[in-house]
Amino acid sequence: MDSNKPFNQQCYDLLRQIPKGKVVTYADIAHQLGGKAYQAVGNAMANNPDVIVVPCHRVVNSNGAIGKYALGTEKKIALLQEEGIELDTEKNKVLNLDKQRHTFL
DNA sequence: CAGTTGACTGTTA
DNA sequence: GTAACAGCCAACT
Repeated sequence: MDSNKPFNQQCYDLLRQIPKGKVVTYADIAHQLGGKAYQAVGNAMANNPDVIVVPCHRVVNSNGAIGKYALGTEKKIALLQEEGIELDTEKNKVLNLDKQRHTFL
């Protein structure tokens, strides 16, 4: 395992594994890392070390809300729509979250 | 080492 | 459906 790397680094690795047109929740990432560090995951994104290397825009809240984005929530929405993800631009939420949610195998 | 922070989640009302 | 409270973890100060 990557227990050698810091927690936030593991989050970035997982984010990079997300294919285009898919999204994940903070809880899923934290749970995949073997814990409930949803806050820690958000903290890693908040640090936003590499917006180019890590597709932070593919991460959404468990309730389907898009949440925030370093470059701006509006930018995040635009990117998600570009990827083919259906969103509710009226409420900034993800549609069919369960269907578009990516699972780490 | 203790306290604060944060792009959060889940439960209860 | 929304609101409020409590719990949680890692990193920073």
